[in-house]
Amino acid sequence: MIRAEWGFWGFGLRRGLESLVCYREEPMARPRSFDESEVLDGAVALFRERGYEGTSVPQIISKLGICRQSLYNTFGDKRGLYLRALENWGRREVDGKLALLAAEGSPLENVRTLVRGWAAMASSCPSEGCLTVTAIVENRSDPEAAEVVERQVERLESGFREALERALAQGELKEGTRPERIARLLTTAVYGIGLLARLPRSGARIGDTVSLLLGVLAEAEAPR
Amino acid sequence: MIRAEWGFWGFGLRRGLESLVCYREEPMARPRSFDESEVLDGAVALFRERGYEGTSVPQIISKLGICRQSLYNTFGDKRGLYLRALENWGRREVDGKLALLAAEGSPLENVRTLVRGWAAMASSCPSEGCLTVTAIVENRSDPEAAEVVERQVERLESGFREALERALAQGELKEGTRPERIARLLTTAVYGIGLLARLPRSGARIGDTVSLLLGVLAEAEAPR
DNA sequence: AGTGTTGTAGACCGTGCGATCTTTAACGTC
DNA sequence: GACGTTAAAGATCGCACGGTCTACAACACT
Repeated sequence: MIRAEWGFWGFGLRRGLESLVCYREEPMARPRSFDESEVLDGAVALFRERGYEGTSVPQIISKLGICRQSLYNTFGDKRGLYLRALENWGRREVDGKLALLAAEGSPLENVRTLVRGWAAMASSCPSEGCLTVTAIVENRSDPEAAEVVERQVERLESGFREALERALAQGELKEGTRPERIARLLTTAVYGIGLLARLPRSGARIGDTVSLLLGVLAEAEAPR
Repeated sequence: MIRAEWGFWGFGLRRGLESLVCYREEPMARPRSFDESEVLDGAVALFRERGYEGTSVPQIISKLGICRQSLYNTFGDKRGLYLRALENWGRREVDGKLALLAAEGSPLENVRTLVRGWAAMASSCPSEGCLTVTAIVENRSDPEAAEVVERQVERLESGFREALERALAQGELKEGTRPERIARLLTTAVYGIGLLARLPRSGARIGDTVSLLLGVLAEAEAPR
């Protein structure tokens, strides 16, 4: 108990001084031979392909080239690596979608492009799936992981909503249209697409889904 | 090789005679002390709650009361039990939906009822989830399991389509409406609902999704 | 060069897994 | 009641898992 507190304060003091005086009293140690974000990207690829339980630590070691102890030093444990990878994936993935939605030109057209592109992406390589979908199913009993995922889903939904609000403001949508409701339908539907794309014969299902979603948008579109 | 063929023919011959003369030459053996379909139901409950990887054989043994060797004798192995449970679940679950869709009265109203009920069910107990959704994610690399699941999804989609075709024939839907396309949208959307219902704050998302799906149906409805 | 610190390499540990093997119990037939 | 067959019970097996420990290498500072 006492020792733990000493350790804690000692650590805190030293680190505090370091950052204050911008001077390291200790000698420099051996630098890392791996790039943290490269490892995270590799981990994302593995977890996408095999899921959390299906990916073993030895597999991670050999595929990513990082040695075991470094993994544990850097990420704590397998779950820590997974949460970091999940967050990384979610952020980058959703950032891309949001950028697309916020692109210049017609916001409504951007929404259409995203829906179409999402379906095309999901259908084209069903073997790799959206890690978010996998995480929702695999981590139902892990509130922390669920929170990470929920946050990304909400960001996507907000992106849809804001694009539709802009469309409404620019007169692309009929007055009285409620952007947040359409945004929620689209969010649910695209994740449904991401899920069903993993089944063998879902091409027609996804194609018609997209085309009816575009129909909903057309229905809300202001007459020109 | 020779022995194997002897065994095979011997077996076939004996069984063939048995069923012909309706008389067992061998003495009767100890009867089973468990009900196979009860075990399957219990297995479904476990796999729904914890997934395939997350459910261990010892857990199955203790929760279902079946002894280990009986499990292996009856179902081959853990995967065999899982596939049987998955098929059982899918059949019964989808049968229920199809019965609802085929119920007397307005087919269109039946479709609405199913969509509303699905969302209510998914939202009310997110801790137990649809086993089909779990299976799609967990068994991406298992063609056999994927086939079982795809078949159930197709049955649901066909149920939607047939109900909508009846609605069209009865004049509930505008002429020119294409039932199979709406059926596919609904299928994708309800599985999207089943997926996102597992996230903590998805109530509004699901509610609005349902209401816009009903809007799509209303749009296709014939004026009265 | 010597020293302290951290990364790297991989042997090692306990645990829990899925699956099998052995023994005993329960039944119909002779 | 002895026999053949099959189910039940549970000890046991080999294995792969996640995680730790120990020895060594690589660097910055004195």
